[in-house]
Amino acid sequence: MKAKVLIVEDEPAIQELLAFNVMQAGFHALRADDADGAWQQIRAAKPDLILLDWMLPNTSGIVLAKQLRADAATKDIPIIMLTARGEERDKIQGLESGADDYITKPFSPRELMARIRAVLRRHAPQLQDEAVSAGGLELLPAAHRVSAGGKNIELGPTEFRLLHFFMTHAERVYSRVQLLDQVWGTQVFVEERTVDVHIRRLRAALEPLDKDGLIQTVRGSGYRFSAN
Amino acid sequence: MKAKVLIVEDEPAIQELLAFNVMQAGFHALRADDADGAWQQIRAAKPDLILLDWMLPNTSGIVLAKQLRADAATKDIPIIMLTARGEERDKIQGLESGADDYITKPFSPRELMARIRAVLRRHAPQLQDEAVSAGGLELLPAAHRVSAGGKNIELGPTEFRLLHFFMTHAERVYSRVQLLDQVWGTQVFVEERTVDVHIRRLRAALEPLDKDGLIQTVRGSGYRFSAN
DNA sequence: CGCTAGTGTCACACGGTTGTCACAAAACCT
DNA sequence: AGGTTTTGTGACAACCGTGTGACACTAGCG
Repeated sequence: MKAKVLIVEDEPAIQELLAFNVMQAGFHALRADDADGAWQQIRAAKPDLILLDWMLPNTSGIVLAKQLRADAATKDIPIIMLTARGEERDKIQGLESGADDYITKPFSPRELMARIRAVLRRHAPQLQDEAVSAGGLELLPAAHRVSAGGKNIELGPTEFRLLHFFMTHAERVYSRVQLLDQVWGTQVFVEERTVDVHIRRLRAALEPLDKDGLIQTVRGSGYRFSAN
Repeated sequence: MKAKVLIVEDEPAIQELLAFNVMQAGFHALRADDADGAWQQIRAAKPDLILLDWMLPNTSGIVLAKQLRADAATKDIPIIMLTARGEERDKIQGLESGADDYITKPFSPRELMARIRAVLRRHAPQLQDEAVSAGGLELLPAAHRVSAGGKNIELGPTEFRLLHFFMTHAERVYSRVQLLDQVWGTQVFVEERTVDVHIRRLRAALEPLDKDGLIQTVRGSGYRFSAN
């Protein structure tokens, strides 16, 4: 399936040029003029890569990049920053804000494509969508399904993300705060104890299938998912 | 040990509110009215985080933030900027001047605390995460687990920290006071003999696996962890 | 408009952990 | 040996962290 590249650029001419090149290279091109539009596209289409001009009308690209990095749902999307001048200061800021790569205008289409492919290759294993198996459980992110021994397990969205995180990060203790960061996202402000409640709901959902004891409490530290 | 938060705010009412929330969250609150006061506090107390209003009487907060970033001694102290209006321009200026995060008045206490915790977490020194092996024991800090010959050993939080310290500081005698400092922390005041009790509990937990004699008593001096 | 599923928060109960003590045991000294 | 100092050990109360049920609120939907 074609990778989706989101182009965030307010100058129509350059946006057009970028889109042309991107499609020429066999990718699917999405477009946005500003930060708001970008968020809409991200929510709707979940792009595989974002081409981001750091000079945007209201929000600067750097701020948007930081926001993207701060949210659990978007932090894994790679970003390539675009800037007019090759000032070192910009470059450093861009990379520090969480961009994966960086290209200065004017750029050659060949260079741009090379960088896009390089970044996509680096992020190739889209862990987010891969089936996960651990502790006798099967989790299919794309289908939003979990099963154990052929039996389906019904989970709410939050429990699902929580379990997904645990299954991909087994044998390690995570504090409530870390779980909030990873599962809820940094932008959300909820009580730490909320984690407890969701742990309980998740345990309750797993219990009927003899999948008890998978999520262990480590008193004073947090929780741990253990395959045994 | 409680983190120290320096509040730089000229409006008494808001300063009071901030201090209340900060203390409520279990942090130590320092206060300053202006840039000069802030510098004094920073020199004297070395805060872990600065809450900085960007509208200050003489110097603006942004200038102060830039000065903080320019000085090697203070450049690593995270800064959260406070501003009255959520203008994007301010936001950009604030972040570019070196602030780590940004919050607009009026703010909810919950959001404020969440941001403080997030920033502190981001800047927290990464604690020892490497697996340790000594005396036939395996200790995994990340998983919060100890095992000997494949068998798991259940330990309480304090015993775990104590053993971790011993395993990373084997073949050396530590006094009760030193152990209290290293394992309990400097701020805590407990009886020296408490160490004895925890040593005993640790020994009791290791004994069933023939791991006896690992922790030796050095009469008049303290205890030693020895691999033999 | 009511209904439902999902979520965040709270109050309370419960059990584990912890620090301290009193006393037993051991080591040291004269 | 007797006396003194230091450490081991069992018990216990207080406290803290976690489990749990209930409830209010929201968004989505019929």
